[in-house]
Amino acid sequence: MSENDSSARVDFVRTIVAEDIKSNKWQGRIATRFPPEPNGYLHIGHAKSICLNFGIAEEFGGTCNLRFDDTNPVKEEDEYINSIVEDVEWLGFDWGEQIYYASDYFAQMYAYAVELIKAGKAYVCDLNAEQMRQYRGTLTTAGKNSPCRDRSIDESLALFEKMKNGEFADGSKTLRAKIDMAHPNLNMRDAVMYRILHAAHHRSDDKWCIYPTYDWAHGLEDSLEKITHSICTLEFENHRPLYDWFLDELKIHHPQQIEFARLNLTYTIMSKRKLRKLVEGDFVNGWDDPRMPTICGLRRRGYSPEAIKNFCKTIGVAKFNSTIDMSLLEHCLREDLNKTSARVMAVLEPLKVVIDNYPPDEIEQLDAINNPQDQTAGTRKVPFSKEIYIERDDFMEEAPRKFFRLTPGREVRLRYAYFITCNSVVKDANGEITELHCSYDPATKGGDAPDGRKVKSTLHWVCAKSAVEAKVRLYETFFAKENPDKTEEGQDFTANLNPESLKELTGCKAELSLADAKAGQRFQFERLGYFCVDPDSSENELVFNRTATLRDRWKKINQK
RNA sequence: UGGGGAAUAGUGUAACGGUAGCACGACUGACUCUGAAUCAGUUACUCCAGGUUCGAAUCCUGGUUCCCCAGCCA
Repeated sequence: MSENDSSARVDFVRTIVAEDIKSNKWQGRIATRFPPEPNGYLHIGHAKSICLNFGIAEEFGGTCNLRFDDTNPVKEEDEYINSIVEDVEWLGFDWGEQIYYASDYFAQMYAYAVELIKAGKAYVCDLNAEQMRQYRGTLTTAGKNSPCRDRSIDESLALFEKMKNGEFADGSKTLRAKIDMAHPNLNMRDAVMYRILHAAHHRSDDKWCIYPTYDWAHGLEDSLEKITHSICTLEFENHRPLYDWFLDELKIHHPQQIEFARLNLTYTIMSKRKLRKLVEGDFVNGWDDPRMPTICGLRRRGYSPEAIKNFCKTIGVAKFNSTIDMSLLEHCLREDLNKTSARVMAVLEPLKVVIDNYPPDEIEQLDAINNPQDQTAGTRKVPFSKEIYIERDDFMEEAPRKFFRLTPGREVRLRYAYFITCNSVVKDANGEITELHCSYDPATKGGDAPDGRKVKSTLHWVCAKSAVEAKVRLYETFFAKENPDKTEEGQDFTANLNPESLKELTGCKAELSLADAKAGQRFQFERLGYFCVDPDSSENELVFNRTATLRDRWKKINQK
């Protein structure tokens, strides 16, 4: 099994976890967490973190909490909570009995803050945001102490209580840790622990008008949940000394924080802020637009959870700031879809073919294999008759040398049906080909010639009489540039949108068996790619999203 | 010009003082009732300069480049 080689080399996070188990560091206990802020939708970058945290819990017999880091009421909404829960569930992870919320700890956090004030380690500060910036100093120069820094413990205590009671305006006061305004790490220059925000919280409503900052809250959340390994992204490395300071001052459970590099993908942006701009600026049709790297976008596009999880496993975890090639994601996608998708025939750009020597009223039911990669998938019947559609691309009146498909005088195979030969071409007034006339060889029924003669290619087709009408959305990379953030002066990433990212085809023809396909169902359209039924589908019209094309060697040859 | 991190084929990722491996990509070829899949093969890598060592991607010294930090965002 591949179990051996995959467990033989593990990423540096799992190495640490394994060592901690061996040394009995946490009495053999492993507890991780995935702590999103509910201020946006999850994307493939979050999937990396989800797979890491939940994956470690699964592999080492530990637990992984799903916790909403809801410390900023002005940005957070239930809509995001619901989508996040749905996405984590869809990916197939188990967070146990309950969902955790940072807001459930507000009272405890407040008590901890009082404790620090009493210990002389925190003080209420009257500086406003602008003043605080000036007092903070710069990267290369030390900051200055706040004039409130030496305020008495009792005064801070009283003021802090008044802050909590809503007696002060937003932004007029803060609670700050008393650390060191000359510290080379700016995070340690008397970090803000509480800010005044008269805003309704999505869960605690208006119970609180002071809210903990992330820096103050996050380590406490992990501590309260007895997390052993707080896995987060690189940008929090600078904050670790601050979390350490809080936890050590309070003398409470102190998880080990481990930082890893977040995921970057070519032709993709991953910033929540920018994704929101795409949604709010109507550059896309919502968070679940199939061009979005969001989990719900990928789901609608036709990605499977397995493909995403496999991708996350393949890319590994490290501290190097890397950008993964989109082709690797597509590889993982195709790898899974190839194994699992039912094959079906559909014609995107139909060209009518009349089989002159086929009986006019005959309809045959031919056997087709549902999935050559999966014997248990069985077979189905596809109807065949005198008039069929083939793909426009599969015919060329004047074919180049490497073109194996249909051309006047050449015989090709219709998949699972017959060998046909093209006899004549019908054109309209503009010279546009409207119809082909072919003849078939009845002896080749099913697709094999009894005389053993070979044919250069096999075409997919759809019986005209029974064809199901469909609309198909073809997607390409959403951005035209590998790095969408690389722009000319004065432009932003939206300047790099790929104008070809969505092309909608109407009048596509699908085989009869697709008539009752349901939203979310995935198929392989033979020779074309993987497609997924979009929720926009209705009684009388199917809508498909192209998840990915099949690899296409002809396209490459043709491009040369 | 402070502090914190990181550098291995085109892209990622292993090797933890002892043969630089794997995946993706690209390129050949075989096979094929999907120009798919599959199979076989080719390609190409230790940031630089010194040092230690029988032996260095790995240890030491110095340098280079990249990323993060001056929100009452997370």
